[in-house]
Amino acid sequence: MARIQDVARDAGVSISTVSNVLNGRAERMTRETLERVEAAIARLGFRPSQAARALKTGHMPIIGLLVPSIANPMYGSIAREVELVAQERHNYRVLLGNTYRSVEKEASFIDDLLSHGVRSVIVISSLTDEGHIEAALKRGMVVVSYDRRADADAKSRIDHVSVDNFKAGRIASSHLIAHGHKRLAFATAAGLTMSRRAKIAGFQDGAAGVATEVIEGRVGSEYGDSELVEVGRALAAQIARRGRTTRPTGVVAVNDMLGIGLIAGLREQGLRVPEDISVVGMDDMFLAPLISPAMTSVGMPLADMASTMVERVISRLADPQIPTAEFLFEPHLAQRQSVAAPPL
Amino acid sequence: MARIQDVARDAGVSISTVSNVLNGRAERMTRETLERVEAAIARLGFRPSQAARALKTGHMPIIGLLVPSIANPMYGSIAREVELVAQERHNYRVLLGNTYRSVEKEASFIDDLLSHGVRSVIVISSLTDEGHIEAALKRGMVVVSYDRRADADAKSRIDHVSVDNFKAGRIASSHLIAHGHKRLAFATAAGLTMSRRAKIAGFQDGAAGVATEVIEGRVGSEYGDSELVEVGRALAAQIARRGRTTRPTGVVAVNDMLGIGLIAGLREQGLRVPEDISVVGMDDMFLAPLISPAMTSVGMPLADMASTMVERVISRLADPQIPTAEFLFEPHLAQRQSVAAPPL
DNA sequence: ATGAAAGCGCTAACAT
DNA sequence: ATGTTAGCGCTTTCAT
Repeated sequence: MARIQDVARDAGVSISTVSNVLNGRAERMTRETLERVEAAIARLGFRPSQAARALKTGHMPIIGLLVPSIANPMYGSIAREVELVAQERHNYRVLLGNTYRSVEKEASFIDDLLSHGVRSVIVISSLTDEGHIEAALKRGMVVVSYDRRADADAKSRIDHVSVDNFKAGRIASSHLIAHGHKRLAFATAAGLTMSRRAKIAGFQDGAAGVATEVIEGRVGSEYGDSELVEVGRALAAQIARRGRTTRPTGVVAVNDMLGIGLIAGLREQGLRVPEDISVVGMDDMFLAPLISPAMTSVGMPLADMASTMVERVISRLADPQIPTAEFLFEPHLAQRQSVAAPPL
Repeated sequence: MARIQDVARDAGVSISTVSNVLNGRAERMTRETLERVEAAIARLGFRPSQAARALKTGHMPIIGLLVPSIANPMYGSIAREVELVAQERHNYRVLLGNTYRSVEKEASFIDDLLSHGVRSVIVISSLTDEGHIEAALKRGMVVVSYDRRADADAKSRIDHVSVDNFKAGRIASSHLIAHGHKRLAFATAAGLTMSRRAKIAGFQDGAAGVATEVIEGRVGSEYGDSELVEVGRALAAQIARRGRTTRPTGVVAVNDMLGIGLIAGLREQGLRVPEDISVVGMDDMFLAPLISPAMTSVGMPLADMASTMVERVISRLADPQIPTAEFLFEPHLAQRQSVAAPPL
């Protein structure tokens, strides 16, 4: 691989001039020098060593991306948007880490980022214990958090990008109410994260004057590809077991994966969706319209959110002093076929 | 961040001794020295700078992973397995790149890897033009290719990890034949990749003596999350339009995403699966059992394959001279509800 | 068994 | 406008 020195020799200039070209300080030289250097770079196919750069500057053009599991299509979609923006708009690459919701994995990933000279990370996590995140901040990491609102850490230096989960919950339950439902349930997995709490609060707010309940499924210890789907299935069985007159007629799923399992499970139990039970998902993943019946879901502007996260990382990297911000996006309802009037 | 120098001072030894500890050369020192150094490392929370290491050694503990789009759950599942093995077994991290099936994106990703000191990449690509891959090899990259068999590049230094696509195709069509089908179709997206070609050949081999056809849908220019699903939908419409007596009674989808679209499309067109038309998918993604009807699909040992890819990367990094190999995995049939006897 | 020192490829003062 | 040079934090030969 050609080095900066080779370029300098080839162009007949000093290495600092080449370095100046690389770092956009073209004003410091004549047009002619610039052209000679650029020609030499192209001729030799020179790409500066990021390792050497990082050693010098303490900084690599890489963003860490921490997801619970990239096998979950929701996180896959986010990762795709993040990588696209990071790469095309800023020439940053993305280092991926699955955390399986383990604090140790998250902490170790952040440690590795630091040792690689990576100074920023987008965290998609539901962990409530954030000691390791705070530690990262202290060590100079730029942290942008997805879907976790600025609660306890309002005073810290984390930027937050989220959907308004309260509104999302309210949209879901109001939609069911508008169809005449009188007994609603919110289906979720065990372990209350901030976003789930907000969804439930919104759900209840939208369902005022009507019977509501929260049903919770236990998650297996392994974080598999379809863990949440299995939770939905289990919850469906639980619902089906109850009498026709006591079970909910409308169910809001904490997310689409769980909703998909719920719908599959309900059908397995001989209940029809939406004739017997209506289901509203949350996330509006690309899969929502593909299952049968196509699932009504509360979605969010994913591409905008991903883009905001990346831009925020880049901005704060450039100026660590900018005040912390919270970016709250509006959810919207994608109506499909999984909701109808309740059975008589 | 603590540097090696700080550790040396803290432990009262020289830098080289610390370095020897870091690089597993414990035999060179007394037990007592080793312990002092280890204690100092722990005390200071020292993590060696990978940038400095890379600058010196020309090598980073990172594997590049090139996928068409991480939003495709199939690639998400592979990425999860790859990252898991790379991290837990070898302490390697994964740098992710979406290629959207563009040669430029692939080439630019590999360029970036090189400039980062990353010397290995797992390529999941269907591109037939592999000039950029060859170029990478020449520049010292270790390349492991997923699902692309060693055809033209048999002489090159690429390791291949694939399913036996011919067998997969044959399993699918034989399964339909066994159910009494007499008119089969293979549904695929435009653009013949090696793996698709093999699947089709196997499909035809398994369907000897019966009418077969290959139907092809055009893919949009954008590589969206659900491109292949849309192709499946379009193909479904095309099939439904044809007369009951001429259209195929059994369809094999080139992959599950297309199969999911096919099933959704068929139902939209008023055709029942499997009563009117049977569908067999390929990949056996975790979604296959979740749609309705649960889709029969030809699967593969994904975790084994991912693990093999990572191990191969690590092995070849350690010894570039090991002969190129092709790892061929056996497909298997996952029977579900999307296949039945053809209508009378 | 341990240490000294050169140098990996850059960046950015600081000369000139 | 251009060049010289001191490191950035490691690894690794080569001494001792």
